[in-house]
Amino acid sequence: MASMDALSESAEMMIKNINELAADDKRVRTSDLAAKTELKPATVTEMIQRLGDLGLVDYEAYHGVHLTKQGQHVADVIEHRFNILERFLTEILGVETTEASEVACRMEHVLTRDVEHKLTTFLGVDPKKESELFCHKINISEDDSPKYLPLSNYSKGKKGTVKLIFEDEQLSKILNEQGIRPGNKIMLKNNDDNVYNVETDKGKFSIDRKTASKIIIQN
Amino acid sequence: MASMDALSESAEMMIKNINELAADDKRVRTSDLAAKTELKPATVTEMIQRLGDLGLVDYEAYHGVHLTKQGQHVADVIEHRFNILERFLTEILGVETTEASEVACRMEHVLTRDVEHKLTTFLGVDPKKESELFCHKINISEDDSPKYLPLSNYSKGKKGTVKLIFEDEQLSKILNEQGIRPGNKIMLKNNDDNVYNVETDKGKFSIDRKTASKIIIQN
DNA sequence: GCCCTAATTTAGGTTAACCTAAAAAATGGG
DNA sequence: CCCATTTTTTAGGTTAACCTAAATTAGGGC
Repeated sequence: MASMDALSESAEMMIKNINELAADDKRVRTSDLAAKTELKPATVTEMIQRLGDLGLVDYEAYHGVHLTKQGQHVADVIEHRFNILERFLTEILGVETTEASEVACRMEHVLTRDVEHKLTTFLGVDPKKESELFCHKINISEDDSPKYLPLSNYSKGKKGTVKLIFEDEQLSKILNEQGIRPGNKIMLKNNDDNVYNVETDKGKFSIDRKTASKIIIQN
Repeated sequence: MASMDALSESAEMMIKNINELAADDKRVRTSDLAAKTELKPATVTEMIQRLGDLGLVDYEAYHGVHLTKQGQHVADVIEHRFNILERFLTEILGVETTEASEVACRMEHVLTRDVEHKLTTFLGVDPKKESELFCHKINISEDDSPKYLPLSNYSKGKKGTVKLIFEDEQLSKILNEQGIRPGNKIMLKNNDDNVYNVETDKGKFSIDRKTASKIIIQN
């Protein structure tokens, strides 16, 4: 068994690309991999042979590859790491999509399981896709949950302290006037996918999801 | 000039280590670098020779290296990237220090300038020391800074997104039903001193000035 | 100032990750 | 079912990043 962490970035990228090209269990062709990775076919052959030796792909000369159970697991981990990194970069930091994609693609290979899990908790489940799982996801594992969460992933009815606000000065000023500023208490009364209803010492407000994701709350 | 982004992880690590061993402008010895990097002396020699060719270190055979201005700049960038990554991992995600250090050390080589800047902004200054400066410290790059205005000061004919509503329980419910809720698009068709005529995806409405002043719109 | 030891470099080897060019296998049209 | 074309592999080369072992240099003790 080749342990996840022993794989090179190149190897992980190859597995990722095999996974992305794999349509309904069909074997992936060398030429398609070469096109996607922008490597020469000969290089692809060499690499998938090595992945075969590691038991990560099932390689048959002249007939392409497909991922073994082990390889599929690696692919799934990489994909998840890419997704959360990309989400963090775009949703929280506001990096534009093209660059976020590129950076996430390089970062995905250096995460540990622990950092991956903590970042996932930090971001919460993508509300567009798993909206009803959303609130569920947040409260699990009391102990290793991070102390800080964006308001957009906070638990209904929970009270916390505003820790920092990531936005331009104008919005900060507005939020500030409403009692949403670092150091102040805030409570998320309830929310749906897009609207977050909060209460501070200045009153009640509704905030959109994107803004909520930039307000970091400490438990 | 060797551009930052062209450097390999190994090269960047070597520069980082040279910087960390450099005490008051003294040249750093090969053996000390070998000990710190856990590489063999011969490997260190080879690498610092290459860094010399790139103009990043001043290397003199048998007499150690020291960073050039260019190399020092690379070292400073790497150090800063490491520091903010480590802070993000420990302070925000709650990763324990040893692991945070290791992960930050691998991530520092794949950041872009933009991500570095945005993460720095995100973290702001050390919260223990300068908590109230948080909001002000935040500034996003010139061009992409959005404008926020209360609907009551918005421009006629302009379209924007509802960002925040200062709630008056009942009112918010009513506005909500009319499509005026955070995240939704809204257009101010026209107005006079007291009446604001807006259009949302639910239709057209008229709002009084006082209410309009509680609805914050983003361009 | 010379010699011995420790530090350093050179010489030469390996592996992964790339390449090109040539050989081999598959595939589809007639 | 055969051959031409395309696809894939093999063979052989390069570079960076490592290694070991041998040669070289520096520096301190006497």
